[in-house]
Amino acid sequence: MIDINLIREDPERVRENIRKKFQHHKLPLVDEALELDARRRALQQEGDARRADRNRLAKEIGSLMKAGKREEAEEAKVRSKENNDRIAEIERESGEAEARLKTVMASIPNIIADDVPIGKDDSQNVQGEVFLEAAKKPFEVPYHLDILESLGGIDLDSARRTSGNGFYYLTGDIARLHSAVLTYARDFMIDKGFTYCIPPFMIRSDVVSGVMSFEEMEGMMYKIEGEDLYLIGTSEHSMIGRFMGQTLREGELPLTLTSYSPCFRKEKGSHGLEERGIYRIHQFEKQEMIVICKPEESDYWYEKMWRYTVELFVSMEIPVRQLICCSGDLADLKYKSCDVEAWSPRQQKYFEVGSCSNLTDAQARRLGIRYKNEKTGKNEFAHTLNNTVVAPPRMLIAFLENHLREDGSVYIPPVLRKYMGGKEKIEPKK
RNA sequence: GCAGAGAUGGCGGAGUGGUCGAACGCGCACGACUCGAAAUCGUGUUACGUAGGAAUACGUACGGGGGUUCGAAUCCCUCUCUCUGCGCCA
Repeated sequence: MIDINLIREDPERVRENIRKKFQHHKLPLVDEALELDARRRALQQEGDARRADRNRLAKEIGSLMKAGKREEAEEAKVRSKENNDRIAEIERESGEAEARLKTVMASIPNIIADDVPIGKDDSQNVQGEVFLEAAKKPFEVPYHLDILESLGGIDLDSARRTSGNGFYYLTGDIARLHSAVLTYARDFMIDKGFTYCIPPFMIRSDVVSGVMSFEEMEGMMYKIEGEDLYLIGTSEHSMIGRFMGQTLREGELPLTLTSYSPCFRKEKGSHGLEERGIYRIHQFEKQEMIVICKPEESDYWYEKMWRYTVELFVSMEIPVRQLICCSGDLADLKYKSCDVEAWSPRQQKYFEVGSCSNLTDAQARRLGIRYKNEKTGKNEFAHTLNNTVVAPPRMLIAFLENHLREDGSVYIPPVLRKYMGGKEKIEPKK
């Protein structure tokens, strides 16, 4: 959600931004927002004046009653009632205008960064930096599920019986590797100065509707029956929800947090679940990083954050690249975003393992996350950023494909060994 | 889960239908005093919205939502949370 003042002062800039994102159908929204804003303000002015009258009349009635002038008081009551009828009318009208304005403002995309490549959709995303050599294996790399099965690390049949498609049992060394990666990632982020946090895995509906749109909610969130609670789709939901409506002290910023949580997703609107595999599933675990900072620092943190993910993968000897999101592929709330992609030796291409976004003040404005600017003494909206540290099921695919050896064993890089009881490899099951 | 008590500014805490954005205290900011500080004294100090260049004015907000009333921090309904006791549980 952008600042309405920006539309008032420079509507052309907002329109240009919409064009850059190839959302031409949204261009009329700018004028609609201006109209609604003007109407809402006019209504507020009349409403305020009427309310001032109401307050004045109420006081008058009070003193008349005290003075025993009953008739005059009754007369004033009638006038006050008429006034109140008009107030109710204004409130209805301005409520409508307000609600529509909110919808319109929510659909107008955040202003994107100057250096975001212009492009229509994800096919026009741009490769950024590349880390480690994306090598070919001298043997054929099987599908990740086949590797998992050969290692005795997965049981999908049972999961389908107990929970349906989109769930898995991880077993033995693979389950251990899964936990090892999360634990290593947690320690990695703590070493970078982030504060570790385990958030609630369920949140109330008001928080859900704060952190996402209605469509997203329908497509992603599982609701708990009979309760006003939803399973989180990512810890970002409860981590950002934590600061809804809060005013932070400037000295507290930047808040650099890393959170662990299981993530639950319906995956309704997306490309669907894969029948074979663990690329897209209903339940997975994720280590996330969140930064809430002053506006002037968000560019700095964005760069730092995606590089942390890269550094983590490189330390596990997995080749990755940065893929810069083009304007058309950027969600409306985002100022700038990039994916970290891992190399798949089987497919001979990169695939997404994490996503880093700078939302500037768009999310903070929507959720009322402010901080007190010590210099100006004013409360201003903070900037929020989020990034995946690592989401193990998906990273496991990259891990297995890259570290598989010709003899069927899987190499464990040194950084993970202390979390794996010193093991240097996982052997195939006989 | 049941019963009772409660939720007021950055904090503590008054206030049970009008004169309450809210006493008083703490904190904080500025000033005086001081070589400097402490103490003391004085002044100021909620947020959001609208109008205005600004000073300021008006409106809204006393956990959230709804209601009664000319008028609600105060009365009613409802939700959430906290505390105490009982129950239950890892």
